[in-house]
Amino acid sequence: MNIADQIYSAADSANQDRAQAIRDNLRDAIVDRRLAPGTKLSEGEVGTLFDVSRTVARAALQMLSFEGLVRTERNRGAFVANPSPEEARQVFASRRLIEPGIATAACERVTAADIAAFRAQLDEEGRFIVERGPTARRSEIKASGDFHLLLTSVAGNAILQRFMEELVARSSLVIALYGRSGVSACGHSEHTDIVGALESRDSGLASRLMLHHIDHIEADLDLRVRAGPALREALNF
Amino acid sequence: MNIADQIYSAADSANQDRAQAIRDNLRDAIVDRRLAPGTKLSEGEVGTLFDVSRTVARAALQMLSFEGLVRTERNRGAFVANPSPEEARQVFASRRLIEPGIATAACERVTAADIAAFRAQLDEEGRFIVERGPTARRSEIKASGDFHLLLTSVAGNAILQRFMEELVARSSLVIALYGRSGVSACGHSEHTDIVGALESRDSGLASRLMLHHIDHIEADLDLRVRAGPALREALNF
DNA sequence: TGCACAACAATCGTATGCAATCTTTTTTGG
DNA sequence: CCAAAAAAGATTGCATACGATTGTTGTGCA
Repeated sequence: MNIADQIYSAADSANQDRAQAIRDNLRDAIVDRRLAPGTKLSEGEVGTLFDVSRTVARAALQMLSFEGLVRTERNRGAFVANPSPEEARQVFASRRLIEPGIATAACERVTAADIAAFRAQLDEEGRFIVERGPTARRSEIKASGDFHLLLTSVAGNAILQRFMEELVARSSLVIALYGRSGVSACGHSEHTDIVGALESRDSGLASRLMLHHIDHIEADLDLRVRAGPALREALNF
Repeated sequence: MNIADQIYSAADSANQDRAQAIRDNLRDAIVDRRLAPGTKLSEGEVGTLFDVSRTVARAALQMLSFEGLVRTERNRGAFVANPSPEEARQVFASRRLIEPGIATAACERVTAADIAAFRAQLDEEGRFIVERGPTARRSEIKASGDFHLLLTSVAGNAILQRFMEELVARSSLVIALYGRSGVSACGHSEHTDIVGALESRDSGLASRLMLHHIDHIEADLDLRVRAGPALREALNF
């Protein structure tokens, strides 16, 4: 469980706030499933791994707790979130509510430079789809999320940006937990279609495509409360 | 500037997390404009007022910083947020994006008990409108925000609830800063109309009414960048 | 053998101390 | 008298220390 692989890649970029750097590192690790849901993140351990005191480790965990990526229990510690099916539904309900509007807003502000950035992002996604193996799958989930964040950044609203960052991160957790098949096999083509709608500035189409896209992602989840997981959860942990 | 008036009203309800209690207290104070935008909130001072150490005061301020209610500057301290016109626009753009959908969702889940709660809330609002004076105006803004939070709670999505709590709090700040007239003079009747739409479960109407309502609130703001504030900001601070 | 209880270990919650940084005031040179 | 440098003061950033709480292990008794 070596979390602190790329400490310094983040540390030198953030000479301002170390807690934030640790937060970003942990978030990436959680979203990439290098840290499994339910994993305990004790303040002391995190502090040791990142070579800081418990104070700053605690601050980082508190941030992640706000984002819903870790759950903290009083006097017990912090654990990587293990979203319930109900939570998963709420995450996607929120995205259905917000993202079509973001697509609409993005349509009105998109520039040629943005389109170029989208093309690059789509290429990146495509690379991971042809590859196989768990590593590629993780990168695929991450790249898919990055697409949505890129779209949000085009909309140019810092508040929505933060909301979407949280939703995308939590979605990645949910997909990793409940995902059935290769999500983005169809997702990639849908992303391409959305970029097409953006390019022609057809906000109605972009909005509709986005809604369907989210529906497809959620449809790929298996959110039934199975006897298996409940039992496994009760015994295995 | 006596913040700690009602410490214990919050403290005994929250023997679990003192930082959260302080956060709630400060948030109320900010939203009610008992703490003016720009006011410095030093860790030491907050800690002394609430009779806790700087550690927990710091945690409370960090939470408020996440919510966008205070702005923190490194090695300088925390200040009550002073949202710029651009920020104000983003707050309301976000609400326009989210709240119509919340109204729709609420329509599908509203119960008779909810309707009764709405009636009580509307009465509460009405009480403050007939009163005059700054205290009543504050209570009016707060009650108006509470209506939107009540509606969100009916929608039954914890994530959206948190988003809306942030947006409503920031809106209150914005209204207090840039509001022109009595916002809720018309706002109250619009709230009443929305409850009516809920009661008849007309989700399309509820959604439209909500959108217009937000537009009206924003239309009452004066978001022009006046020479005054910019100059005052540059010199006075 | 099985259960209750007590001691132990691990971890968190919080207070406090020190160094770094920023702001303000004082001093000094022109 | 003014400007610039230097020192003082205030406040944050961070680490560490100590008491409190929780979960676990071991022991005695039925």
